[in-house]
Amino acid sequence: MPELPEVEVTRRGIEPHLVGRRIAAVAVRETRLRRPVNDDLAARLQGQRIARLHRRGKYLLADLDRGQLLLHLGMSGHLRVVPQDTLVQRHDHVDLLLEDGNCLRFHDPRRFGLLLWGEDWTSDPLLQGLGPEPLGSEFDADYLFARSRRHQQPIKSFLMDAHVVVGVGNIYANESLFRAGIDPRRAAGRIALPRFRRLHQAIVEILQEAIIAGGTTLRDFTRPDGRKGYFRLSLAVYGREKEPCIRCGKALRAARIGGRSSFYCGQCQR
DNA sequence: ACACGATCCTGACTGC
DNA sequence: TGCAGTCAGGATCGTG
Repeated sequence: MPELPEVEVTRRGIEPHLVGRRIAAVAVRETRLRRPVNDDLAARLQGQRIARLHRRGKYLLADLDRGQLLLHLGMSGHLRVVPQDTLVQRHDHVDLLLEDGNCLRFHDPRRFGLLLWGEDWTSDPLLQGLGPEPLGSEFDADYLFARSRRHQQPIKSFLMDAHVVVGVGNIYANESLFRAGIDPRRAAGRIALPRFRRLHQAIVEILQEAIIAGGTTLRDFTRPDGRKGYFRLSLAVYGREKEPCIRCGKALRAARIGGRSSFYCGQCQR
């Protein structure tokens, strides 16, 4: 589910409910996530005030009086802020009960997500090797061009590598390459600088548009207030195999690239 | 160093 | 209707 726009929409949605508040209690119903939840999570979090909530790639980091809470939504996770007496559903794994009667509820059917307390995650291997933020100033066409030289990997797989740039997952890689007119199978190292300018611009635009639309809901994703994300309505290629290309009308194609389903126009993307 | 496939897990959907 | 097979928004690990 969640790529950068969905995580950022989540961050913006929960931030006003969390920042400045104290965690009164914690309910852990399932510890088996991508890595097990701290066995002393409740003790670590109880009574702590949340000072700040930030995002690094697809990770969310909550700064506490002591330490940090690291969250990741995996493929199927979402976070919602609900009143504490809200009925618990299957796969509602963790609740952070806040002093105001609300609760932050972590839901993740496939359990590829993370919810971990630590002293400081910024120097942890999980975050250390990450590439630049796609909406930050270090990310530009020159960076992509330099970073991609001699890479034989398909440009789509290259874009989805968090060591290259964070936050661009399968949907937005497909959409960005369509907008930039680049064949997703093309070797990253064989793309010239001017085309990387178009690609960079496409990535930035699409991520920004998706954030404004509230992200993309395919099935699992919901915003913290329970609403869906509406960028799905703006998808030009993702999930549209055999439908006409919005630019040239030719039937869109599907392919498997790096083990991930990919969609493109054989006419417009070279 | 790099590129690829398998893997973790549940649920939804397809086709027989 | 039931059941097996396939696929899914991510990230890591082992292999060649």
